[in-house]
Amino acid sequence: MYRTHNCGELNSAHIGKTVTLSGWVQKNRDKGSVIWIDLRDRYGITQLIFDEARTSETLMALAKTFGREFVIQATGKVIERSSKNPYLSTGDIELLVTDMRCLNSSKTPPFTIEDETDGGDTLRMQYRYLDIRRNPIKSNLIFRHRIAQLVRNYLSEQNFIEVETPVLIKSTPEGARDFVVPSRMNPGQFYALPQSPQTFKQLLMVGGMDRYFQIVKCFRDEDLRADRQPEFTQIDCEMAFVEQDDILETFEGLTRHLIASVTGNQLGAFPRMTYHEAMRRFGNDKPDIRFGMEFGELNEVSKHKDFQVFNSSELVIGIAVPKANDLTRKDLDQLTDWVKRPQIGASGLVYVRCLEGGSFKSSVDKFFDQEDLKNWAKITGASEGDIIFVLSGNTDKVRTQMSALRMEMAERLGLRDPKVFAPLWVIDFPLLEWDEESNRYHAMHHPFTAPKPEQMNLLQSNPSEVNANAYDLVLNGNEIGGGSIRIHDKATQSQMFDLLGFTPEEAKSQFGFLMNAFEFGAPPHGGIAFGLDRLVAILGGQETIREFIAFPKNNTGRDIMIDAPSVIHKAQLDELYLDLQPLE
RNA sequence: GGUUUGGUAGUUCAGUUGGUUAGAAUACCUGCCUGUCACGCAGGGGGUCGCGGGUUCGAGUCCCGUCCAGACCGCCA
Repeated sequence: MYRTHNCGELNSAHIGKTVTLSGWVQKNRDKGSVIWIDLRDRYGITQLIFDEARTSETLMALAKTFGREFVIQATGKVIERSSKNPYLSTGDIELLVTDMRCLNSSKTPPFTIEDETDGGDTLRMQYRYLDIRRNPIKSNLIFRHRIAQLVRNYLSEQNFIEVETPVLIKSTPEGARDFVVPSRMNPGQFYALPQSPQTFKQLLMVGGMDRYFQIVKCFRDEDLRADRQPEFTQIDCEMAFVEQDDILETFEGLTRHLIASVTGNQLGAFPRMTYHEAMRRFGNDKPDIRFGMEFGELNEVSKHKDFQVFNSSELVIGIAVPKANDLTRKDLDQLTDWVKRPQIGASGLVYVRCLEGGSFKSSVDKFFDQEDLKNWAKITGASEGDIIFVLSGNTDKVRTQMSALRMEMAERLGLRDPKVFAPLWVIDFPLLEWDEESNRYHAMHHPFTAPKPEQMNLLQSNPSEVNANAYDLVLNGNEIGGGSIRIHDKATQSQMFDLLGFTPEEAKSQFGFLMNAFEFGAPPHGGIAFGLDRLVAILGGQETIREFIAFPKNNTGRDIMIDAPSVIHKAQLDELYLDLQPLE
């Protein structure tokens, strides 16, 4: 038997007992005639003691040979410590070892296996199995397990059934790029890995499954970010015989349950905001509402003077940054440079200091008097000690730019408290958006999203005005879930494909199976999908989803531990009837 | 595809206007140490300054190219 107990459970109640522990050497403190070894496993750390008075010479000698991360097994008697460690759950006791063996030695690890490691990201990824021994990663993975378990239990109790859908499916041109898999048995043909189980879950509704969910891997071959991986996990859900409100209430319940389980806080009803309102007030379809700094539109009160920058702009927006008047001129110059970077792309930044006593000092004093600036303050809600930042330009661009500035200022002022959870439904997304590049409409959500029934008549005449019963659940400025009420009749689905530029033949060859199914009594249905990685990271109060994924990929999509992707042998290529062009 | 930051000891980093033998901390090795738990003390080993080219009497430092890594923009129905 390798162990009778784990390294986290022994305490003064066990004093006098003989136990066996197995684990990794965290630390070997050799004081000559006394040696302490900290033994670590998943559950904690227990101190082993060897001393000349009570331990055999051979055991003392063996103990001296154990370095960091050796795997050892030790049997001994639990004794009370003469100097206790209050920072350790096992700090009242130690194990006086009577028998011990080395189960496996270890090279010196390339970074320290401690909470605050000295290892850089690359090194930690390359030796991820060592990184997982560290408490932060270990507890993140356990936290993720807990969230997944809560989701499964909650949805199961709500009568949802978890159904697995295929991973080898068909490539479609809509949306993100597919990862493709060549088929040996069907030469020249390819499977695609699913970007989501979308059509399958709809077919499950046609199949009468009524309430479905699945915690499922999805794949998108697009460039990565800190919060984006090429393979990621969704909590994918679909319900039949529901309207939008049914879905929002069901999954608001789930989210409230998760937040309550994690924080103990019972949140009230989640606020709802239309897409257009979110864009107008925050310049963003996933606004962080933990703090204010809402947009004030200043067109009316800024376009009557000689300031051509504003006069020639489609939209002038101001935000009041609270208690920001201690920013120096240098800070403001740096911020101006910041918004002028190509990533943001603003052409300049106007600021107004709201001084004590109700006067104003601005970078455009030449053009605007105190009465003008007072109006700006009124509209943006600025009070004394605040700074108003003003950007102007093309409506869409200036909203995006101001949103970036708003988030940056919130970050700098510490207003993005990871312990505060502020969920928000963004609803009534447009059905379509015009894509300049391909010169056609794209589905804003996906091609299976139903237009609002009362706007069906606009679908031909003015498609870009049509909204959908499509919704995103936003948490602290992150989209954690999104979904819609789906089309469930063939005619509407055909019309939709037509609008998206599919010929009837293309629509039939790519989605004929779905439209066929719609002819056999498809029920009204809709659903939602949550990004589990992101959800877990936010609930865990962190930014980077990689910290919550056991074996993540780096920002070029590589797994640097196993060194994938990799080239394959010619024989494998031949078997798949693949012939590669030489690389440039 | 683009913007930007970085690459120096096992690791994390410092290295000034180009100037002698490239440093610190930590880790590692050896010795000493009976209450440590970030143990302590003494000593030691450890470098293709990412790679290639250029400027210069002289390059870790300047220039060009390239590779790798991080963040962001595009992209992500």
